[in-house]
Amino acid sequence: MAAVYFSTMKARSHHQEEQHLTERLGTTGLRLTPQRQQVYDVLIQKRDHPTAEEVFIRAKKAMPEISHATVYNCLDALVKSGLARQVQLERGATRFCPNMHEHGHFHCSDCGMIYDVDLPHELPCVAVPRGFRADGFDVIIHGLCADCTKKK
Amino acid sequence: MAAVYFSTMKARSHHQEEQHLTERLGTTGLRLTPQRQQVYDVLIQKRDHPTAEEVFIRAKKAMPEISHATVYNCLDALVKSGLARQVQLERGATRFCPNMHEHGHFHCSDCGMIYDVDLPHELPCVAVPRGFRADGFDVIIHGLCADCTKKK
DNA sequence: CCTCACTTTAGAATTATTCTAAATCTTGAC
DNA sequence: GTCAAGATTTAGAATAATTCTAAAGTGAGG
Repeated sequence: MAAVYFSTMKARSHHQEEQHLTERLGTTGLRLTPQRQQVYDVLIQKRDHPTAEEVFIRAKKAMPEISHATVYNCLDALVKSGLARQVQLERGATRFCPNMHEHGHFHCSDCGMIYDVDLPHELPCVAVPRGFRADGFDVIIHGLCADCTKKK
Repeated sequence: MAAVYFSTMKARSHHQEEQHLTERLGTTGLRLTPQRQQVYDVLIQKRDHPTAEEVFIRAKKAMPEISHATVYNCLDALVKSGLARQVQLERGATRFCPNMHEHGHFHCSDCGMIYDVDLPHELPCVAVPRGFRADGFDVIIHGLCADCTKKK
């Protein structure tokens, strides 16, 4: 299975991406800084739903002075601006996902791997109580991935 | 809106509930202990999706000697035995829900309140990759509850 | 080139969870 | 009944995840 990636984003040139980031951050009154760019690049380069800690480690390779708090700040900025999503799977660290297409997450309870999964195009309307306003949703599927199913 | 409660469970007598707990725990090789009973009672008595810390505080009222670690242990035991579910909403503490009917969670981004919501009876089949085995799923809807929508 | 608001930084602080080792309880074998 | 084995609880220490703080850095607009 292939994860569902945001192909138009991959195809974007560096300049285009920079413009995209500036624009999206701008809507929230935030600036594009080298650190935010770096954190975003980390998310784009390896879409394995890393934790903040993992993003920190990867970002440090290219930007050794970056601090822990900055990574959290940058991730928050990206999430607020609609450039990334948080994924909560179980107790433990929050994970981050730069795929902003509508999709769910499959979590293998054995190996812990996370896969993006397509959701049906026609999602049935969930009856949200009267007066409530729904802004978005998350779907998490628990189970075993192909490898772990075989091993059992 | 009313939360979707497990009405048959409410109607269960004390004896029946005890038997139910013993049986369910038994399937996982676990015993029903006074602490596990107490933790379960806390979940049943106020179904507001408390964190482990909140369960601890409430359980202490009836059982002052209960320890933090025990509450975590008991909650894990209940989850493993299918008597409660974990709910992960955002960064921060895991929450617990004794409603084992199929349902989703609505999370108000303003006041933080959590509501159980019905899911459509006919859920569309999510295309899980070939060879994967799905065991269960979580649906979380983000938005504003009626009160917070009005205030805006 | 000054100012103001936004950012970053290191490290401390807080929160959430897990671990540890000793004490206690339960159960099944005798 | 009595004992050993295994399960459970406990307090407190340890670890992990996240947020806070105060000082220093940065950059656009006047």
